[in-house]
Amino acid sequence: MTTRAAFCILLTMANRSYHHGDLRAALLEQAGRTLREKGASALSLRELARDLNVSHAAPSRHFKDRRALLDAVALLGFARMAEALAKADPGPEAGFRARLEALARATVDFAVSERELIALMFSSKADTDALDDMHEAWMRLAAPVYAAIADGQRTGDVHAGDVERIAYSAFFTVHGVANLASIGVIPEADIDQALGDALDHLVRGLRP
Amino acid sequence: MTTRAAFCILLTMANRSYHHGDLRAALLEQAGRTLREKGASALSLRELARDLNVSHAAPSRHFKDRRALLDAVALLGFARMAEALAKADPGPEAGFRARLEALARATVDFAVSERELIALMFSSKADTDALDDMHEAWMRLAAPVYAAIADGQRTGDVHAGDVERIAYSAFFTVHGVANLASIGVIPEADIDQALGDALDHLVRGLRP
DNA sequence: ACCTGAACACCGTTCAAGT
DNA sequence: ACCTGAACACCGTTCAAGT
Repeated sequence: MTTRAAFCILLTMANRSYHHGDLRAALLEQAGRTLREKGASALSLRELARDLNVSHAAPSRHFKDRRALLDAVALLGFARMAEALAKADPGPEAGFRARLEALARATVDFAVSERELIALMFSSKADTDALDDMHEAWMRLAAPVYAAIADGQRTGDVHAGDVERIAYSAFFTVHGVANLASIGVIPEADIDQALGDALDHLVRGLRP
Repeated sequence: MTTRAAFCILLTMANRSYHHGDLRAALLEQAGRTLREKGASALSLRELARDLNVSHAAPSRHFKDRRALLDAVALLGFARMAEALAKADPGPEAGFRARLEALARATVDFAVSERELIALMFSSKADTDALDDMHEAWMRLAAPVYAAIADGQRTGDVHAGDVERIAYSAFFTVHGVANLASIGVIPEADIDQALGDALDHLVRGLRP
């Protein structure tokens, strides 16, 4: 260890940073709040810094630029959405259709109640350097859907075939409803019916 | 007519405006270009004005603010997408499945080749004052899908029921694929397979 | 290591004034 | 009607300097 590094550690331990311990976490939390209230385009690093009583240049120590902060917020969003789905999963005992419906409804509810967050999550084109974190977040999100499809195959509710491809197809439909509901293309009052229709078609198909 | 108004008309006819006749159209066109190249968040009114050799305040005569310009670009996007769909529609003679596939492929192609435009179109929450224009654009977009479903019911390819609700369900799925493809969640190489899977499930359902 | 303060090159929006 | 020029209050980013 260099003496310089030791000096820094001493400073950090003595001071615990200038404001309240963890500026990075505080920035993410505050960013989440202003995102919800005003949307991503209205989120400014300088305002964030002001809200947290640090200088406007302080955020750059933790996020190399505005985009990096928004990417981190989006990643947290995926984690929260995965948590919401896992929590909403009633498990195989509920039966395939009820389980599918519970997962779908949780997805749409999340999209509607966190519209700015979902817009951020599903607008940023895949960032090639943060791709590993992203992939892990996606796996956690997809896990209950995979499980539902695999169990559905076991119980004879779902046709045979590659679980991943079938699960993706189900996700396409639900994501379509969730996205269109969150931006208001599907009016609030019609969301339940639209999701019900979508799931009916997903299970039974368009055929007579 | 007031003398003031007459004076203005004389000025306009004599001069035909300061640069090349139709700043509003020029702004929309240039906005479309920079949108495609750099995305909506990097689009600035001042840069647009610079590109068109007008003062930075000139755009405000045609669009009350940045949001209004972006909304107008999005509206044009819907018109272009409707045109693309109408053009891709092979008509009822092609058979239901081929027609559905053609329309779906055109949708996904548009989303992938115009990713910034589609992101703009499907991110702005429904603007309550420009809602009439929006509704008309949606009707034009949905027309071929409605027709395909209605014809499918006649030929026995689609079950009976409310055409609009069935068409919406089809659109949810295709939109889900288009959106996820445009942001890179579905890798370019997998798009064809993903869309094929989605349409198979849409037609036949998840059931065995 | 973590933050500050000043500096730089941008923004959107408004408004009196010109033609 | 349509545009200009100046002014105002913001931005993101960088960088030497402090602790």
